[in-house]
Amino acid sequence: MNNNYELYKVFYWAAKTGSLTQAASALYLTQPSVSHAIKQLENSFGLTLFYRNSKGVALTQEGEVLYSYIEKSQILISLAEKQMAALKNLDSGELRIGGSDSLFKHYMLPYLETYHQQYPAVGLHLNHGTTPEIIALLKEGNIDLGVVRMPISDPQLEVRESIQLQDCFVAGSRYSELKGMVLTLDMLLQYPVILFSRNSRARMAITELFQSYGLNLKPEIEVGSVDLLIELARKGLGISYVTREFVAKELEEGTLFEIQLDVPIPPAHVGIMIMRNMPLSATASKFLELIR
Amino acid sequence: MNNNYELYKVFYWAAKTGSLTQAASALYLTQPSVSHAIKQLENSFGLTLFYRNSKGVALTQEGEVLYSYIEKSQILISLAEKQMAALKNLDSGELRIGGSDSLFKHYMLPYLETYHQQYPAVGLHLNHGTTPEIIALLKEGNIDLGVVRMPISDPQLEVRESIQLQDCFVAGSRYSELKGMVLTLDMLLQYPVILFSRNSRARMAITELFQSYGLNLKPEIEVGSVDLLIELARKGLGISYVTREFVAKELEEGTLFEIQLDVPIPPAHVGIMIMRNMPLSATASKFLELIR
DNA sequence: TGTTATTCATAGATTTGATCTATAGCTCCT
DNA sequence: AGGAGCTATAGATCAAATCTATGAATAACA
Repeated sequence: MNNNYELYKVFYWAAKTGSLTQAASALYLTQPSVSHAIKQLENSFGLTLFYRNSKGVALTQEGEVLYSYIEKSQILISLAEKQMAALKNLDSGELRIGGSDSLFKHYMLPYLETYHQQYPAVGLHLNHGTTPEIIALLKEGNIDLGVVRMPISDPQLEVRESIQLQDCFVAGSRYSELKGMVLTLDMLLQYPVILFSRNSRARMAITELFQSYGLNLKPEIEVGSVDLLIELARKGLGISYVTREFVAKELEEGTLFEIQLDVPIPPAHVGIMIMRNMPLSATASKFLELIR
Repeated sequence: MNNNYELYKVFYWAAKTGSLTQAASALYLTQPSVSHAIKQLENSFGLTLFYRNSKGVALTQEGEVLYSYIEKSQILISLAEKQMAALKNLDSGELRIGGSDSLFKHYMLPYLETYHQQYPAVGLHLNHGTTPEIIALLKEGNIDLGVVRMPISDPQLEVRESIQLQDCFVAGSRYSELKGMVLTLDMLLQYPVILFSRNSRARMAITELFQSYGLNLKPEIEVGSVDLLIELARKGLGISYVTREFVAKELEEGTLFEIQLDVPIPPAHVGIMIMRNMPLSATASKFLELIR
């Protein structure tokens, strides 16, 4: 027995409506087609599934048994189809994003809000971790896309460059004597510096910059959150190295001011990573559209 | 979305084996066929169901969702197919027989025993009732076949004549003076007669016979079971009207003897009734084969 | 009690679309 | 670099699903 499963669909409708004619119209077929399909099923089993009479058809004992299975099966299929349609319309599904550092809070948040407002039924899963962790999650298929600082060069990944970020040193009123001054890196090192934790991309970048001038940047304080970085600078515990865009509010208020340096700090770019040659989930591709 | 359900079978195997090639061989198809089928499904949903790589395929998020439904659905179908095969082989199912009078015990029993021995998994349902009750059960589809005394003439029924039964009057030793004598119906009426209950076919038949000779047969005792009919005759409470084949043992032992009459009692036939133009269940048709 | 309408079954023609073969492209492994 | 696995694509083929037309049986109705 190796039936075409299409026959079960016909059987289901014939049994459900009690009429081959009605089943035919439900399936957009002609009645002889349905008649033939039922006969095929019956022959394949060597059993009679319906009693036929001039009012329609009725299940036999054996037909009832078959129906008890097929009904459930067909209902599952129709649920599956509804679910697929929901996934397609983003009335369902989930979007899994990996983000390193504080990009979530300071860069992604508005997009996430818009997205969630537009597709409230899509579950948002935010995984935060270091850049290598995010890459690993992506490769294992645990997230749909990653948002990290460039540069990333991995042949398996496709990276789309997003906005540009400018890191800078900021201080609070405790160091207001530096306002307006242009410092050398050397001079900066006279002050207590507050940096983000060792494994962050930003930290590595600035350390390298100092090294390229033969200087060794050693933080007085080391923290694991951008919020703390800002807070400590405001309290005057030192000069924090932060992303300018993330302290826009404080700079405007004047609770923090940017330290001018005599050398430029190269800008950083945010990159959106997805797996190369892998299809995007419907949720993720809609999100990328939104970002662009 | 109006998919050919056959595609789900292909999807199921592709997901289950993680390989289009293996799915193809499981389904006795070629790999391009499977590839094409999956693509059709994906297009119909507007979603990607599989990640393809050189090792095979893996379900996407959306594919996983679909699989969670389709797997159950396919398992139900394969159970259904197994069940149908079982019904066909009589490894399952039920046989529902309606019988009037005592035909079950005295006529059907050996067949039922053989049938049950041969197909122990088939459930036997025996419904006993009067002839009209049996006919009603048959027409309502509550039994597969009925076993009653002929004649039956109902255009909806197909009646197969089975063995012939000869009714007769029997008595026990209390009336041994009648042994060897040939009685007229008139003479018989001098003795107390024991008959089966009013609504039985046998009772009607013998009453009519007497009436055709202008005689009125009125029983001294009326009982509802053939066993009682026999037992009462043996105890000498009267002359019982019974089916000769059902008292074969007693006649041979000599505990009962048959009363000779000067007029013949027309033989009765057992009829096997089934619904005309209705398919027989597998269980019932096997049983009819056995009886013939 | 004809008559009509509705049911399912059957026969044969048609055409769709599933399946095949052949081949290309890709990735991993030796 | 070459081979062996995998999937994708293109185009041809052909089986089988579907259709139209019709028949036969039954129920409903006038």
